[in-house]
Amino acid sequence: MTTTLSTRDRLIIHAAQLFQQRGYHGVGLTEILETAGVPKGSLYHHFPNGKADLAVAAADWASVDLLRIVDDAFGEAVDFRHGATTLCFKLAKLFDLSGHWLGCPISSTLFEGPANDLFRTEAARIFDVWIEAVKAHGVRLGLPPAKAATSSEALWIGLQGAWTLSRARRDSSPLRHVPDFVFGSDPQ
Amino acid sequence: MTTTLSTRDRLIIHAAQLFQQRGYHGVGLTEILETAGVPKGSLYHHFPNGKADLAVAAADWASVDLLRIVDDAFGEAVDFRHGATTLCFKLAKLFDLSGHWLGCPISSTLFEGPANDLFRTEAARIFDVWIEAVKAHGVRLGLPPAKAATSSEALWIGLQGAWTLSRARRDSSPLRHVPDFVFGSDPQ
DNA sequence: GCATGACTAGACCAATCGGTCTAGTCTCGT
DNA sequence: ACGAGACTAGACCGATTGGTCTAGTCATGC
Repeated sequence: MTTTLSTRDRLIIHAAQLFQQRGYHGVGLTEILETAGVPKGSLYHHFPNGKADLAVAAADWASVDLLRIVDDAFGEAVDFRHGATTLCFKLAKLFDLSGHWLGCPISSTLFEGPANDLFRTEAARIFDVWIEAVKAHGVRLGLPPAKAATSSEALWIGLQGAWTLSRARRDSSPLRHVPDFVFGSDPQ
Repeated sequence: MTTTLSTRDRLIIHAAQLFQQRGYHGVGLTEILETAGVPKGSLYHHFPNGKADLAVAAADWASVDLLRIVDDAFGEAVDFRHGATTLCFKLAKLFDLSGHWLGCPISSTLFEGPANDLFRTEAARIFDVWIEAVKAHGVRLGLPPAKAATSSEALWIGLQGAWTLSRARRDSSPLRHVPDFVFGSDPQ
């Protein structure tokens, strides 16, 4: 599969993976270029602004990837809570398979990058797309729009936080318990 | 105040601030040394392992700082929910005052650092200290230990996630709404 | 069959990276 | 008074950083 990918796509995919693992500043162009098997000239042909452009493209790619996981999780769900739970478990599974280290691809890639507004705005946009996607599933599954909006935002906040804790502990259970405290597992 | 600080403390404090703003790899030693007004020799005298040692010390310092905020918030609280709410609002206030950009000092400093186990373990330890501190306040305020433990962890997960979202949006309201979805603002 | 633009290839660059090392200063105990 | 160790000071180092630039390859239209 990798062999048929265009130079541009190989660059984006490998960059996305490396940025997710070690952050924007934690990965050098040389390493990205080497793992992608692409010479430096090609990078600056496809991304005239270099590393920053590549990071945004990588974040976008990762975002689309994650949206597919969201749709998979909610596609087979009978109600919102089941969809959300499936999503958390899917992400936990990915986390386990990745060796208990991968965090949110967006915060890794765009937050530790240059603190310019372009990166920050792009991160905000992607988070909103994710929240909107889950909200749409909520509405489709019968939730009132306002309720769907707050639940979706709460779910993503929980996922972000749990992702961090799971990473620190190298243990996916915080991710798996996100539905419990977003929806409540026991009476308050 | 700054003038009376020891070289070591000046290094730690300035490093903590810079790491929190731009992450471990995002800040060079030169910049830390310049803002702290400390020559390179002193750094390697106080921290023989250089940047990595300094980052751990900075994270520890930031952790103690945050623990003080936790104790302040819960010290005056009549019940757990009020303490937690005060904590979230205090952090939101700090976030606002910082220009809507500061994130969690630990994830900034230790997560984008060298992906070695020392950093990761230290991050996990500090998170656990925070969770334990809030749990203790919960127990003191009458919660059953098990309930205090899960609530505390949920609170910190919510704070972590909300911190991220607040940063992306440059808006502290996610931080202020953490209590709502940790304790529930409306019936499920 | 040849000109053209898209793309690849990598040598090369100044700047910066984290880190080492030696020299010098300051403050003690004696 | 002086020796010792803690600490400061910054020159210096090789490696690596992101980025530029020129040369070359390749497919396509004419």
